[in-house]
Amino acid sequence: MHSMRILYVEDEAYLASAVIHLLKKADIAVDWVASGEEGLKLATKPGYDCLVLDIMLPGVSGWDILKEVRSQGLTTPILMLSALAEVDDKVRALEAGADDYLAKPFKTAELIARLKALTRRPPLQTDETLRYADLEYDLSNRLLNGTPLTAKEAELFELLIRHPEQIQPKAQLLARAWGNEAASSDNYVEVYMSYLRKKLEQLGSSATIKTIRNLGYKLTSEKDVS
Amino acid sequence: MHSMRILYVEDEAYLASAVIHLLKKADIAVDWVASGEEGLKLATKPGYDCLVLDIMLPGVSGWDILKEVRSQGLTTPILMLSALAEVDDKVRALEAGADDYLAKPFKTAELIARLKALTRRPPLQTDETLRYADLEYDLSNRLLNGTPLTAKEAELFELLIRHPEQIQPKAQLLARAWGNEAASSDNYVEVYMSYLRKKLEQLGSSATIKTIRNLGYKLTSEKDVS
DNA sequence: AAGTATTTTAAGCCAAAATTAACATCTTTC
DNA sequence: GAAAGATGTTAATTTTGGCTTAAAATACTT
Repeated sequence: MHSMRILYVEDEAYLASAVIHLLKKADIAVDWVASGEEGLKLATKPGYDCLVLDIMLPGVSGWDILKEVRSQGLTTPILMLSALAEVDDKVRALEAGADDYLAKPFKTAELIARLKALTRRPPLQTDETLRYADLEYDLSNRLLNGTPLTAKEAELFELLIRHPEQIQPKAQLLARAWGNEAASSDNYVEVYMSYLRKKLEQLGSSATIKTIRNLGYKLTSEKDVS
Repeated sequence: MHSMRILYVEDEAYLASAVIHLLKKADIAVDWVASGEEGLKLATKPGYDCLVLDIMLPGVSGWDILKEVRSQGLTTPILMLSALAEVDDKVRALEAGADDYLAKPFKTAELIARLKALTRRPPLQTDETLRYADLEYDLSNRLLNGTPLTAKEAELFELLIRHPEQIQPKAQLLARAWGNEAASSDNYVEVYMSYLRKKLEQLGSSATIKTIRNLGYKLTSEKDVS
């Protein structure tokens, strides 16, 4: 279990030193820089578990850093700090790819708790297309190697290809595509697995959907072991 | 692209209906329940991308639901709602496994932005594997060094590998896999031990299942002492 | 409203797993 | 070392869960 390392971009030195003091006590290693320019340089370096960015900085702002980091496809969790507590600001930051937003003034205890909550989750998936083996699934157009999937097919297949080689319980597949409708039945899933297999076959893919009796289904490209 | 599906537990019907209306506009499917009891039942069902829990509920509270969900090892993102804006409350919720915390009153736009921020990261996965000697047993896929076990085989083998070198009474093995069925017989266990031994053999494992006459079976890697 | 695509339903079929039972083998005790 | 009881093995049978289809119902499009 490694302790957390964060980058903290904040121009108010007095605030920063107080915060850093408490973060260190909580076993969080902090690299602090006071300017957006320096922040930008460090933010894209690997090794940080989280970036904490003040929005209002002279010159390069926290906002700029956020956009640059995300435009490079990096998925480091980002928490934005700002004196602006307006909902609009929060929404804009979150939609631009920030993971959390904390308005100033804040208690460091809350910052620490939010940092921990952020870093216990795995990195972000930004790509609009999911790949596995020889498959390319275009999420927004619901195209699997070019052939279109229907809505239900897509719901189910997305779950499978997001977790290849992992069993998806039938109940979960059912819940995903049909919600908690009372009338839903296992046979729905079976029917659609049949459809999906047919499409995989027609594509000549090496990937197949395997049944694990009593558990569920998984997408795999392994050959059967005899 | 699948739309988000969330569970929303909130006892204030007026607030809930306003929020739900806006969430639906943002293409978020909402299952709403007004009581903690119902919430608890649904929260552990698969299929939700996020749980939104009001803390203050009569009877079972959002707090209780949070703890129950996490104690079951589920990793669904959870956002807590509360009229309490105290830092302590926030910290406690986040440390108990919540992913975000929003104080009431809030703007739905912020809720939506936070939901999106939470769900664009892929779910944590926790697949447990048990190890002993040269064996690796993948619980969720029921794979023993790659080869699949059937349901009954899995029940029995799990008990053995969880307590290696320890005798598992035949009666306990029987109870585990067949419950208290009147029709069950010792021969069931014997048959399945035979199957399991065959699979261990095929894997060329150094581990074997040893019989202790009149007592039961144990998984061991020790050589026979002659 | 017609025509098309998609989803739901239902039935028969197939394969895997569980059960049964007959018989073989091992262990203990005298 | 023979008998009795316990355990092991195997093949047949039964049961269960899953697959596949085609037709019926529903949802979309124009």
